[in-house]
Amino acid sequence: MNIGEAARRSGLSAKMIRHYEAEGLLSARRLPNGYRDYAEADIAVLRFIRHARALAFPLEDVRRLLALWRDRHRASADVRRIALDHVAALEAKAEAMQAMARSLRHLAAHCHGDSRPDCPILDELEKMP
Amino acid sequence: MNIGEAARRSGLSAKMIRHYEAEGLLSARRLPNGYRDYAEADIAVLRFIRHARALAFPLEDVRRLLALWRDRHRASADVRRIALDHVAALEAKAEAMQAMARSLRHLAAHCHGDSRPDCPILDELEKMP
DNA sequence: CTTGACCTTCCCACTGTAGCAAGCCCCATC
DNA sequence: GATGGGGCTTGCTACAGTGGGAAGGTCAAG
Repeated sequence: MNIGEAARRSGLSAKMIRHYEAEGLLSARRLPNGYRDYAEADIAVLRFIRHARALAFPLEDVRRLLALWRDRHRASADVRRIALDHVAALEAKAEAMQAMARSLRHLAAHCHGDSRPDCPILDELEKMP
Repeated sequence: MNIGEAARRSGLSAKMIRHYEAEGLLSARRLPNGYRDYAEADIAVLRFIRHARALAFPLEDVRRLLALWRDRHRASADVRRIALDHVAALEAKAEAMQAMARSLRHLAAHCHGDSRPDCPILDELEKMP
């Protein structure tokens, strides 16, 4: 199966499939003409990668999750730890963003938002600690 | 004032000050020896930039906010729109991250997390839509 | 044989920050 | 006057992840 069809079947772009290969997440057989050749099992791997990326796992985590996925003797504890560490990172970032959003919303609420120049948002950016 | 002291006074790194200058956010006088020379007003600009970046405004927004800040005839509505658009972007990203965190937490809650290989997290990554 | 769709590799862009290197400048100390 | 250390200059590299595109090989249909 060509990379184009593998892309269609997996939901990834051909570009990204090549990138993930270069990053060592998978390897592809090559036909005599140099084209990459994908089997069903490869599609499953590619879909796994897409799903992990959809949950914002960094490529390094995806690499580890793939290794565990392929290892029949894995300990589910290892998978769980990767996932929960990632959850903590996600929640920390999300909370930081929402704190920023809250304080900006608060400032914007006190901004006239008309043609006058006075604006507590600019005041705050000027004076913030 | 040297860039080193400007960095200390503004809370930015000298590296970043040069970068923001290259990005056109500010310009610095030059001494005959080629050194950048900063005045008090420049420190205020640098602090403004730092505060805006602390609220995760992208550099493009910082550029616009700086232009409005410098414009005595600005309309506060323009500032408010930039801020609220950014708030919306922040909240959208934060919500997306928390949705990911929620679903991963849910999966992790059903994972034994011991030495057995069975793991709903991997199952989900394999089967996700 | 030509056309068009596919494939290959390689380079560049983005965002924002940091590190390193070569070379110049200034000041203090000897 | 020379030397050393710290600051300054520029420019390259890298990160993570994705997209764009160029230049070229390959294959099938017409």
